[in-house]
Amino acid sequence: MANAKSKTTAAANPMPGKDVVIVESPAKARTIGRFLGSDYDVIATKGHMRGLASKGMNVDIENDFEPTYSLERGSGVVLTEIKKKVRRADIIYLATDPDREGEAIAWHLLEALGPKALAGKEVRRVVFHEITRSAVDEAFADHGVLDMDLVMAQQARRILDRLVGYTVSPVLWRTVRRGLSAGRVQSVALRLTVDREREIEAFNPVEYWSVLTRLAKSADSSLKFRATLHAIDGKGGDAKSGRYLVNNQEESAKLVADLEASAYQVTKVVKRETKSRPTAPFTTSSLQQEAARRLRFNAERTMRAAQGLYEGIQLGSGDPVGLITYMRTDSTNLATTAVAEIGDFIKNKYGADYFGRPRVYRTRSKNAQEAHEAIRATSVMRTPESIATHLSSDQRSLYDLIWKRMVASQMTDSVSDATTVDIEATGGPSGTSYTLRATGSVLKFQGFRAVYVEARDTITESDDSEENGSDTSRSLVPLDEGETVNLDELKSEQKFTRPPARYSEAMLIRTLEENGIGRPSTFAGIVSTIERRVYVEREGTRFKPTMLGIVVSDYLVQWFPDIMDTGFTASMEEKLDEVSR
DNA sequence: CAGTGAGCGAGCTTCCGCTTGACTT
Repeated sequence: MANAKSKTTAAANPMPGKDVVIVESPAKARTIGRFLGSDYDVIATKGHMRGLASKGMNVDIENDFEPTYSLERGSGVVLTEIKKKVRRADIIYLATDPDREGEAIAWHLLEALGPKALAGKEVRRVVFHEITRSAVDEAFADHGVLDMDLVMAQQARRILDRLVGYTVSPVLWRTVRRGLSAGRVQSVALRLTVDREREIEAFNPVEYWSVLTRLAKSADSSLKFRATLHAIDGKGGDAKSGRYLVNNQEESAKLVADLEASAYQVTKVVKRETKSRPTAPFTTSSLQQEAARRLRFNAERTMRAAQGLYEGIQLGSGDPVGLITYMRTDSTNLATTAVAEIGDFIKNKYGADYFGRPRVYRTRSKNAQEAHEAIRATSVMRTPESIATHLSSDQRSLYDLIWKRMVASQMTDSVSDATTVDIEATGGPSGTSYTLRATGSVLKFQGFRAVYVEARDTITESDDSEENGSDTSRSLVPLDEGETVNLDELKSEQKFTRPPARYSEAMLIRTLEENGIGRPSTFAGIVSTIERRVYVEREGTRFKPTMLGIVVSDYLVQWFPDIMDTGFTASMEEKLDEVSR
């Protein structure tokens, strides 16, 4: 549609030129440019073009916190380019991202252009949340003006961060060591690792004995299955894990003596159908977490590979093709056109049973601004296999994840039969009765599991897997209520409860995001900041605070408790929302 | 007279969030 739009104003301009469209990223400029056709010059600002210079505070505290902005290094050439194009345009379309920073980027550009360059020009704000032809056409048809309340909110955020960072950091130079830093985001991240370390130090391991049995059917002793202790004399153990924990060797010895002399009978068999849902398409943070779990990529490596896929890959002849949507996003939404395409693909490739109706996902992160789509493949038809040869090995692995997660997110639930069997053990020397429990699960219908299942966190490192045993599909031998079974093997081992795990990079990012701290564009950077300051160091894949980190965190908690609170950013965001209404 | 050293002042470090290249580590 936009292509066909005639330009009625062009005739009045002595130097007829193209109208100018401003976006943030060059890759986006290329795509939008294709949609809009040759009547438009689409130019990228490459992020913020103006800001607070890093040298000096540049905020006048005496004078209503007036900021002093200057042109960013490298933005001079971009500004010259834009000026040149604007001179010959009638209309300037501000198509920066539809969020607080995007609004500010557009406003700063107008400020940098100045009234002379803008004289006689019409300025239109256009917003789209996805880069599809229809979304762009609609945005251009329904234009508005800059939202100055949003710009004010962005400036408040920016000024607050400057004041906090540039006031508190020098305190650290004087009291701890020169060159140190503190800030609304990095200092909370540091504190999380320090608090966790304290929990670990304060942790008292508690002894327990794990009881694991193997039983066999009386009717056929080759049919064996495992069961764990569930209750003693009808009194249950931990409600969540369904296990009863024995506290000491004495209890364990009594239990072993009893169980070895007991008779076993199946008392209850409960079978029920369970369904599970696919996970939402990727956001920046969930992509970083999953790439860490499955590919062992750190956040930086993930973002580098994603950037390449986004910017475009040469697939045979012709222009490079952007293979994924924007990789810095907090949204789990998929464009309607994409969902339709994915649905057709699923029906064709896997069958109608695998596609129900379009699924919509809610973002779970606080302060999500949802300026973009979720991270998805730009076309489901470009399967990972079909383009593999054009990609680097990192890009290939990451694209595979993104494509599969996107497809799976629109597939039907998986269905399993879950069986829970209780076995009563009685007749031991102490006269106690024990309940053992065996569980099994059989996958009846794969649904989304045919394509992709999210990896699980390895919270504890290498417990023997039969103990962790919540496999998605582990069958149980057929058992009937009332039948007798025999003890085949009995194991009781001394164990100790474990302290909470240190943060991995992905866990830290997830925790920050859950608290609304940091943004998709900064998650990877936050981690490298606290590492560069040597506030934390890696122990394996986990972060351990250094002495310096602990000293700094404790000092800041003592003297700047507000800033060190995870709720600080949340309350800042609330107030910024009031500014932007 | 030349070399030494006390004392003083100036300059430097730093934030968060948006985005890509630019090159010298």
